[in-house]
Formats: sequence, C-alpha cells, structure tokens
Amino acid sequence: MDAVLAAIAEPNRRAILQLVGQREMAAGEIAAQFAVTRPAVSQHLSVLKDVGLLLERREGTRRLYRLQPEGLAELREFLTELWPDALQRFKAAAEATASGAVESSRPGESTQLSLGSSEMKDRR
Amino acid sequence: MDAVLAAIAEPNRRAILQLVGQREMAAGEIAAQFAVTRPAVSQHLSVLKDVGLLLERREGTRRLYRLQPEGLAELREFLTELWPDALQRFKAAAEATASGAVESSRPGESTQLSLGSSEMKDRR
DNA sequence: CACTAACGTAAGTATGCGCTAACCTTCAGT
DNA sequence: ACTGAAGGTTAGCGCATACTTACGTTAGTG
Repeated sequence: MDAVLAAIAEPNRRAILQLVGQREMAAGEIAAQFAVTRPAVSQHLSVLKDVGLLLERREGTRRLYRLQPEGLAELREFLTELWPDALQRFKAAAEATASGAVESSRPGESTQLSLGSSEMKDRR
Repeated sequence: MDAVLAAIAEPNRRAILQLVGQREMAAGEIAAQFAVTRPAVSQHLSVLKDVGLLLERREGTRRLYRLQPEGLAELREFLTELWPDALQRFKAAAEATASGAVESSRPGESTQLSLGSSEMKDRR
C-alpha cells in the first residue's frame, strides 16, 4: 500500500487516474491534457501501472491505459480501520441511494504499525 | 486534500495515526515507539495537526494528541468517485456473497482535473 | 529563584523525486 | 528497406523533505 499512496500523492498522477477512470485512453492522448512533457507523463503512467492502479493494453504502436480500481482496496481498508465510524456513515450513504442491509464487522486485529524500538530521551 | 495525502504518504506518520487512533497519547509517549528522534516525531505531529488529522490538547507541560478522522473525508470521497462501483461492492460483500449482479453507475460530472493545456508533440 | 521535565523550533545535511532533453524501440505504411 | 508516428528509457538537474543536532520555551517542583 505504501507504493499506492506514494503514487497517488502526486497531483498529476491523481489527475491521470481521474482522466483514465472515465474511459480507456492512449498515452499521447493523456499527455496532451497536461502541461508537462510527454516523457514525464510516460513515467507517471509507468508508476501507476507498477503499483497496480493502471492496466496497459497495446494496440499497434499505441498503448491504451485503463483504470484498475482494485489497486485502491488496501488504501480503502486502511482508511476504514482508522475511522471506525466510517461503516455507519457509509451504511447511511448507501441506504440513501440504494436499499440494502449492511452488517458491520469488528475492527480487526491491531495493525502492527512499524519500527518497534524503545529508545528515547534524545539519545546522544 | 493534497496536503492530507502528502501527510499520510509518509510511513512514520501513518504509524502515528494508527497509534493515536487507539487512544489519546502524549508526544513523548508517541516518540518512544519510533526509531527516529523525538524532534523528528514532533515535526510529524505538527504536519498531521496542520492538515487536520490530529487534535492537540495541552495539559501542563505535556501535549496530548488525538485522532481527528474527519480530516480523511475528502480522501474517502476521492476514492469513492474514482471507484463508482464501491457502493455496490461494499453492499455485495456485506450481504455475504449474495447473488446480485453489479450494474455500473454513471461516471459523474467531469472532475475538472488540473493544468488544462493543449500543447503536445514534444514541444522544443 | 534555580532546576528539571516535556516539548517545539531552527539550521544544516542528505536522499528522493519530478522534470527536461536527448535517445532508442517498435509498428505501420509505402 | 525506408520513413514517420507513438511512446518508453536514460542522464542529469533542481527542489522538496525527512532526518539529526543544538537551542529555546513553558510548566511544574524544591
């Protein structure tokens, strides 16, 4: 997920995701929408593809890109765990648009965090 | 939201959020959990506070930090817009593998993206 | 008042990253 | 085979940022 977050932290890459989210687009077509050069966009596309947010399909000399939203699953899970109320809020939103019954799940095991150390006091 | 994303893109800051999400904690108490120095953690806390993800409360010489999950609202909204099926997927998952077919919804209004330019062809 | 604990702040450094310019690759048409 | 179009790759540059050390600040305690 670290990679996914680093990827979407970049504004141009988020814009690319929104663009491609609407319909499949060729690399040059995407690049034309941005102020930066085409190679820069190409690099962004590589990053997004590598982290699993984009799918690439070749057609002749062109490369068509399409959104792969499943790549966002981990991130959504992270946010949901951080925000336990989200389930209720989400349920309310869902019931406002559709009519479905949603059962909440338990918060899950402690998420282990990182770098377990124990030093302190401005160690010199 | 740009600021929120930049904030949670940092692994240590995400770990801080998960920590503080469980209970209110003092700055030093938080810093003790990490390998980096206390000032570094203090800077992270400032960032998280500035973007609206943390609430600070002073008690004597101590500073207690508490999660402010509302700061994640925009980000959740972004992900949901990118992933229109999310509501249905969520409902489907909650209904314990029900047999409903998933119909896609309309993409929504064009999200304006950024930096509208129109140059191309590797402008020299 | 002096001293200490608990923090934030400032200055400096190093690594990371997004960008550009130039180059290389692949495919389609003639 | 040659040529042009489409697009990825490389080297290098400049800026952002996470880190450390050192210092400043505030609130208790003797």
